[in-house]
Amino acid sequence: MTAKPEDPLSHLSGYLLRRASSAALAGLNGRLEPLGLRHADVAMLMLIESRAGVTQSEAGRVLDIQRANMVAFVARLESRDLIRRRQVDGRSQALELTAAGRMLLKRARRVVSEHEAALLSKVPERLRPMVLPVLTALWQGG
Amino acid sequence: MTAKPEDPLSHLSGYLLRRASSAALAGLNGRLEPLGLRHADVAMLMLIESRAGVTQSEAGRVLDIQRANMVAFVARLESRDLIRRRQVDGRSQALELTAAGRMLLKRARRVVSEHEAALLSKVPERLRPMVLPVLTALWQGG
DNA sequence: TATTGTTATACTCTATAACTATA
DNA sequence: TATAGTTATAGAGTATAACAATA
Repeated sequence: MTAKPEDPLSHLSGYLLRRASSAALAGLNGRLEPLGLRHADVAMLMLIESRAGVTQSEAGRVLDIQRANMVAFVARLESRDLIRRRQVDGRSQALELTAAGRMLLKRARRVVSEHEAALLSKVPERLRPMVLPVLTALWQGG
Repeated sequence: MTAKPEDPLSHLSGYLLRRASSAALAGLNGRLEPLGLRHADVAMLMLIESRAGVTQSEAGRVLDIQRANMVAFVARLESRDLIRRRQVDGRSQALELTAAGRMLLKRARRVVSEHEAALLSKVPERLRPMVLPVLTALWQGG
């Protein structure tokens, strides 16, 4: 017996994915606003931290951001003195966090943790251990 | 013992949600392309079908589309003769499917079903019954 | 030849403010 | 006074094509 939904979309996992994702994104962006960051900024900072010296193109591949769109993105973070570019060879730029970037990331990570906790708190306790496995499975190249 | 991920983001449900959602959306839009539809079009057609006579504003509230953005959206579907507007009172417009809309929706629904099956097929069988409950729980107003 | 960073550009989606006419 | 539809507009986010410099 499933409850009858108000709309014919609530039984579609794709629709639920989209709505849950956009709601979560909006929530996270709201929490990050005081820090002057957006969710993508934090993803980038976290990636650079865990892979110091990652290349601009590499980062784009991991985060699924087009090379062309990375330019303005990286430039913005650099202009705020959150990251720094170091020439690796004639064409590649290694990305690193600045001290200010590390400090801001520290605060951002707390915000992300709060956000994660808020997300998981919506899920009944018995389903909570399934959240990461389910989402990980759903995310697989298409 | 969790496996060590390549990036520090894969343990964040919010990040997984976003990536899974955008991958799924892209997949669905690809499947719908031969029909000349996008995912939002199908959502709208399905909603109108299940609530014949729904108002433009009501539909926007259900689908989380701004009133202002509904105008061009509805106009496009109407210009393709997929939906029809009927004046309810001096200001409200009831939306209904045309015969062509119903026929196209029939085909779209098959595509959506294939897409749903493809999505679920990625999830290990034992987790599959958790997909809708988990996603439904994660989607709750923010 | 393939890759990196870059510019330019365009398209989709989304958000806001303001107007009108109706309820 | 609140709501429905509308217009105009701006901002994200994303996608593609092309180019120069380098590997």
